[in-house]
Amino acid sequence: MIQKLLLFSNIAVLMEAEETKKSLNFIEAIVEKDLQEGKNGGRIQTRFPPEPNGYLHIGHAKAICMDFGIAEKYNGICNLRFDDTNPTTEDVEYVNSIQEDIQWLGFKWANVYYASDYFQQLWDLAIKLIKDGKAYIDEQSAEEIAKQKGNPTTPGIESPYRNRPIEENLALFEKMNSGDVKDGDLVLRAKIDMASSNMHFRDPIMYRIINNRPHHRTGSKWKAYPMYDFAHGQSDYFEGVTHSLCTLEFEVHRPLYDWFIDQFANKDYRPRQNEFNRLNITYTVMSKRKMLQLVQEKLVSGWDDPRMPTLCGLRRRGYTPTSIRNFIDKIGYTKYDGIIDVSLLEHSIREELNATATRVSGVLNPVKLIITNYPEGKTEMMEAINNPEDETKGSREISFSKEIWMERDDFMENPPKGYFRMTPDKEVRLKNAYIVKCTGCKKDVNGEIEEVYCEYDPMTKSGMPESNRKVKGTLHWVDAKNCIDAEVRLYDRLFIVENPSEEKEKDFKELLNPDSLKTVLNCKVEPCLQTAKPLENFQFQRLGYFNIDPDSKKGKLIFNRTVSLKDSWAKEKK
RNA sequence: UGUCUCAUGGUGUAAUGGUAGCACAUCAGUUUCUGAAUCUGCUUGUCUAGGUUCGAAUCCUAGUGAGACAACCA
Repeated sequence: MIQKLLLFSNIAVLMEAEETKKSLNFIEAIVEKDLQEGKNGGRIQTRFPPEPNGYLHIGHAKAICMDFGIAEKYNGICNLRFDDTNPTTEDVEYVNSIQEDIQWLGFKWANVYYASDYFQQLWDLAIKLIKDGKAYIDEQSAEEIAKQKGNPTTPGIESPYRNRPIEENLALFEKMNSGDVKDGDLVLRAKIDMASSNMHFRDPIMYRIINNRPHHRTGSKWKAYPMYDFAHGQSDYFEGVTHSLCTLEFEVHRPLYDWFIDQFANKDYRPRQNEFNRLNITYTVMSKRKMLQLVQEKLVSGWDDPRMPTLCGLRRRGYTPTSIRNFIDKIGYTKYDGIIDVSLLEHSIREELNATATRVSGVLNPVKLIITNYPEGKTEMMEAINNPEDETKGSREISFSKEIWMERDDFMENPPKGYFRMTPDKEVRLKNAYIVKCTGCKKDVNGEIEEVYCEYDPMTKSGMPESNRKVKGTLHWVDAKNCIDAEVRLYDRLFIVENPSEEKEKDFKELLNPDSLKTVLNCKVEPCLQTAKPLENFQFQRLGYFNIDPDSKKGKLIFNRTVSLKDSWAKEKK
């Protein structure tokens, strides 16, 4: 018994040592320190707070992994909270897609909350601030207020309405919510410091009027809506959030976050905001505004266009939840705002699919290969291993006959140095079949190759001793008599420059890659793909990883290329 | 000419005063019935100048560079 206990404690120690081997990111370090100091009674609570006004992208995935990851790691909880304080752009469509995407990534929230559920509490707090002489109604135009704000290097000037009597402020605040006042005519501002070096302290707006569109949850009950700065920290407080984690651009908001909470909070509990770097990836954009433009101007097919960095786009492209989470895990969290090479993302999906994807044959740009000495009408079944990285996946049979489709690029009459595919008088191996020797080709009047000819060596069938002969090239193929047509969509980077957001003088849309989508029709693929399910991943041998696009219908297969295989030959040619 | 934040190979990230390590990318080789994967190896880095210290990527000072902030967006 004692020995058993000792063993267990040793294991615990070892496990701890194992765990501490992987260094903590700075947020985890903060959390552990808070835990050691017994802050908030050792309770850990985070939240993921999207505004339901767009689709989640891979940048959100980074925040999601942080928010949910911290809760999971430290036995806390993470809630999903919709920051729905601005009805003009928000919609239930987004509420739903956001929940779907989080679940797809594999995270579970403790509760779903809405900032709109706190509208009454926030309203009451605003009234308290007015009564304390710390908030007032301004009736100047947005332009006037902006002008008075000054700029980061010159102080602002005070509003003429700043010292309005409390009773008048209370009456006008009520009026803001009556529906009788036009948008923009009245705002509630906090009375702080128009000369503050932090622009957010120059009497920030707490409430504004939005009449034009009912709220997707509260309907037309409210006309005056709280601003982010007045809603976010309080919502965190109401919910009992201990660590309010967000991205770096909110750093300058933190003093205001604390200031509002100071106005009413008791001293024994306090949510703390900490900021980490947001995700940027080369050759794409990570701004909701820009993505929305691409969608609205139909420069992409929608939020789920496989070229988009949205989670629904990546999913459709063939990315898996684990590949995205592994990617996020690799890039880490710091306060340095850099840009991640997209090749790391590509590596994450290749790494996974290499281990899991079934190998099949697909010929994208087919040309007929005729094995002249192969008996007419004969068909042989060949064994094809489903995944050489995973024996448990077994094998399947594929048919082989006199006429097969091969890749047009795999034949050259006058090849460059280093080419070891099909070329006259040279031998190549047909994957899972025979070694063949090219004997020539037939061209049409324009010199286009119509057919390629070869002779097979019957002794070299895969598995036979003779087949071990050293042959440099191995080609994929499909049986012309037994294959199906498919459409294949090849994707390239969406933009032609590494960082489209950095180009100041050019509109980012001018930097779109005109060749980001190539649709290839009449590709030939193995018949077994007929029964493949939407989003199922495959490796087309020698070409890359592909999945079934959800637009596929029976009889009309559509594949997306998730990512190509690495290709050192293509590199060498350059 | 303000406030805040940041600075480690090409990119990202570790080292928490004590041997600058890892991943991706690159290149070379190995292996291969996928020009993939595997395996091995190479190259490349602490922004600058001072200071503290036996010892500094790490602490201090100054400089340089970068980012965020001037929405009735979040």
